[in-house]
Amino acid sequence: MSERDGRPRTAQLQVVEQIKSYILDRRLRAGDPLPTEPELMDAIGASRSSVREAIRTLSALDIVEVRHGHGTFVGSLSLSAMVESLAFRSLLGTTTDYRVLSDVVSIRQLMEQGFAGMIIDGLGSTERTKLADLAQQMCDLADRGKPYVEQDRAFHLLLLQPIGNELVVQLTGAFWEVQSRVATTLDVSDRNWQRTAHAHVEIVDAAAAHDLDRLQLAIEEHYAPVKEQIRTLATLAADTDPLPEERPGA
Amino acid sequence: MSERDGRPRTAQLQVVEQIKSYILDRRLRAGDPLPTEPELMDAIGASRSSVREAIRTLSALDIVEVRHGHGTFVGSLSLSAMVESLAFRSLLGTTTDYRVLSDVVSIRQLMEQGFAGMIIDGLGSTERTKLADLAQQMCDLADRGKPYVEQDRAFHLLLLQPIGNELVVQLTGAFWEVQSRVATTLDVSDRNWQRTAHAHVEIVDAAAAHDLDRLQLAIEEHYAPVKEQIRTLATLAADTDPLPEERPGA
DNA sequence: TAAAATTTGTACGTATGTATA
DNA sequence: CTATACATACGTACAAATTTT
Repeated sequence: MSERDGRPRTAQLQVVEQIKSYILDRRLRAGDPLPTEPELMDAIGASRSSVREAIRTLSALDIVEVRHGHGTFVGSLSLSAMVESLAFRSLLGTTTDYRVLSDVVSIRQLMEQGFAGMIIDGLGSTERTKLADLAQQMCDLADRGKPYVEQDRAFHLLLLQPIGNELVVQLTGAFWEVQSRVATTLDVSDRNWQRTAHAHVEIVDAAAAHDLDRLQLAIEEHYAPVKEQIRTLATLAADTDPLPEERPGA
Repeated sequence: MSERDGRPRTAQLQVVEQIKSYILDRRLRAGDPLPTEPELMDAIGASRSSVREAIRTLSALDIVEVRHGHGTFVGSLSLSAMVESLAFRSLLGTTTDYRVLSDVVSIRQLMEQGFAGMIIDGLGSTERTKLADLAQQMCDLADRGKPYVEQDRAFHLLLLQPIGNELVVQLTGAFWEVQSRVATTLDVSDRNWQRTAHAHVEIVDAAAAHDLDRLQLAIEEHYAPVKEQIRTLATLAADTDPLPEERPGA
């Protein structure tokens, strides 16, 4: 009763696929309840171990969400899995640490600059007010020497929201989290927070002025301090940690 | 013997974190072997079920890789988790299907256009030859009415390889796979394959000519057929499947 | 070729912690 | 506060796959 289609050789993958199909066939949405473990065991015909391990797999991908003592539900399908994977990767390796961080920042800048035109087009008065408010908060906090992590995250997400590309927003959120997490682990305390904070103001002003070139410059100016800092950290680490870099050239 | 540090309340997360720490502390690289399950049970002090479920979680994130009858190893830390998550998300929902697909294509185009300058700078004679060869193969296959999936994937990865941003390459590969997988599921058979195939030739020529504007135009032309097709599919589905779209406005 | 050892995969049973009614 | 339903955790036994003898 288990060797139906030969595609997935292992029972684990079979159960994973069957749970996926269960969700797809009934067009369940995020938050909808799934059958209990005994019910799944019965419906699929697998043991509890297999069902639980399959649920673990799906849980790691945020396809399902398990609430202790309550039940299993369809997950929010976020990019949390990518965050975990990237954050872990950036902690591995030696000088590679800053490679991931640098790559993440580059892509963030690229997305914002690339969508600058759509940001200008989609900027309504409501968003402009909120963005300006957040930028002002960041400036105030920076002047008092305090961090402004949440405002920064909210700012960039709100900036990209109106362009209508949900994936870009989620990618930015994911990259922001990777950057934030790795930075705190490496004890990256930014000294030129004020410069970055004021860059946000310029971004809003440039977007409000419908000035594409000015907006792209403002975005570049925003990411300049971080990139510079990563560069100095990398060279610093290269000096104190003289590892033989692999040279692919013959 | 289990209420040491209160941070992760559940044993699962504890075991996950401990296995992560094991890899990080010993600076293991991809492919390096991990202790066997009994050894991990002993070292961590958890039952086999807990260890196995934790390994399942890490396996889903490609942080570890399990080979039946052989052992557990450090994974390649790819973005396969994001692929799974995005592919599944695109299969959920009704009209949202094409949203994910459309978003993915937009980001792919954005990355290639945004890095066009670095593509030109980093294009060596070796890459140029290989890219031209792949483009020619695609044209030949397209003329004979055959698909050219692998050549297309190799082309775009090779195109972005020299810019030195590993994350961009992996993201492109992941998005390519999502696009490919969802497209085949939706039976998206592209009729203007020839047009797309020849667009690759133009991309190589433009890059070889060090012409930035021309390259960006070539990239736009490359993605135009796919975007157009997605648009027609979406409108087609909207006609046959008149679902009431949720309107967040009051 | 084949058998044995190692390692992961599957299954079942039981007890415990947790959330909801 | 009690009861119920559910997920969590542990332990053991056996099956399947891989490598080595």
